[in-house]
This record gives sequence, structure tokens and C-alpha cells, in this order.
Amino acid sequence: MNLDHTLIALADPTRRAILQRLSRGEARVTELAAPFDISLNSVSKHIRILERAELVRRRVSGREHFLTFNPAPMESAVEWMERHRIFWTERLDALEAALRAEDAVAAAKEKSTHSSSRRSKK
Amino acid sequence: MNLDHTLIALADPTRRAILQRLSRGEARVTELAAPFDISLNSVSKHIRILERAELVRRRVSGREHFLTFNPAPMESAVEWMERHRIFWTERLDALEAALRAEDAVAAAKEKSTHSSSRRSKK
DNA sequence: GCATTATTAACCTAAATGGGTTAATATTGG
DNA sequence: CCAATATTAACCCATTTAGGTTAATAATGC
Repeated sequence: MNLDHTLIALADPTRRAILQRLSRGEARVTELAAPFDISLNSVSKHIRILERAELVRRRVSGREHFLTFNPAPMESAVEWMERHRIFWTERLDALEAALRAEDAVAAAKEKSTHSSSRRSKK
Repeated sequence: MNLDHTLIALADPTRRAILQRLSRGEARVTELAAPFDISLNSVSKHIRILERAELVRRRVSGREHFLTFNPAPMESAVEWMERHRIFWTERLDALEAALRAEDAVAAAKEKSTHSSSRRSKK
């Protein structure tokens, strides 16, 4: 659950394509490599980076390595982003709430204190 | 709005710390650099990477450069992740919905068709 | 056992990144 | 104009990454 590893792993289009493929079901390395015209070796390296991020799990059966998608680490990433979106979604929510409130009371009354009001964070 | 640039920018603890600071209000480069014991130069480079990702906006006033946080690009990143979490959050939602439904009707009745039902995606 | 197939390991190279140091530029205050 | 300040630009260096090619390992089918 290392956020760095997760984001580094996601910050590459090839790896995102691999995850996209895996999100529809498990696959072997050769199957994953087929759509790309890069070497099997490169795909293997990408997979290792995805494994380091725990975004991909490996199940070995004989000589075949089946890979599955594990979205859990993305939870942390989304959580981080959501946490830092708060300050503006909160403002949007507050704005929306204010608009609704103004709908009920007189809008003109609010106008004078509108630009000077400074919402303090809880 | 380049997903690569966004994720690359986020995949570094120093840059995330900078964003965290900026999410509480604008700051100049020297202010941002203060908490870290790396050179101003390095901070400047990190900021350039954040600017490339459009996660940070710059407003120049005289010799001072004020930086502000722009969370918009994270929307795309979150969207991508949410899209690939669907296959499992959907299952959780479906499970929850099923539990609520079973609460209303007889749970025993549902039981026979429960394991064979295969929800098709819209 | 042996050839075939699936996958990784071991190297190599080019490019990008993160850090540093030392100019260079631009603006402000006297 | 001049000194001080804020910021970037230009280099240098070590590390990482993405890609390649060519072994090496491991399992299967005969």
C-alpha cells in the first residue's frame, strides 16, 4: 500500500492499458503482451512494477502465470485526491447551499455581506 | 489535461506535500520551499512539473510568483480509477441492494435463484 | 530424455528525474 | 544608479526507467 508505487505504476499508458485489460478478467503474460508491439520482456517489466504496487496479483499454475487485477491500492490514491478536492467541492457545495437558501429568503438582503464573508474551516 | 502528466506529478511525496500546502491557500516559491531542506532550485523544478500537469497555476505580481492549487486534473485521474473500480464496487452495491431487497421480501424464497443469477452489464 | 513453449534474468543503451552549485534575470527600495 | 531580494536558467552528476537483445529456467508433450 505505497502511494508512490501506486501512482508511479499508474502513470504510464501501457500499464494502464494492461490494468484495463485485467479489469475484465485474468490473463497470462503473453496474452497481455499481444496487443502491444513491444517485447514480452518489456511487458514483464511493466507487470513487475504493477506487482510492486500490488495492483496486480500473480497465480502460478505450472508454467503459466495468471495475473489478476487488484483495485485496492487505488482506494488510497482516490482517497488522497478526494481529501484535497474537499476545499473546492466544499466551496461548491456551500455555494449551492447558499443559492438554495437565497431562493427562500430575500437575495438582496444577503448581498451586502456577501463579498466580505470569510468562511472558516472546521 | 494529460493523465500521464497528472499522475507523474502526483507520484512524488515532495510534490504531494507542495500540493497539500497549496490546498490551504496560495504561496510563493520560497514559502513552499521553507519546510523542505532541499534547494530552492529543486522546489522550482517540482513546481514546473506540477505546472505541466496544470495542478498548479502561477500568478506573477512584480518579482513575486504566487502559486495556487488547481484540483481539476485530479478529476480525470479519479474518474479513471473509479471507472476501473466499477467491476467490484458494482458488485458491492448489488450485494447491498440485494440485502435490502431481501429485507422486504422473504429471504428464503430468493435463496434458490441466488447463486445462479448472473447480472449483465448495461 | 528432448524439443517446445512460457516466462524471467542479465546485460546494454538512451532518456528522464532529482538533486546540487553557480550564474543570470527581474523587481523593489533607497 | 545600486544593493538586496525572488526566481529561474545552465550546467553537472547519480539514479531510475523504458526499451531492446540474448541467455537461462521451468513445465509440457511426445
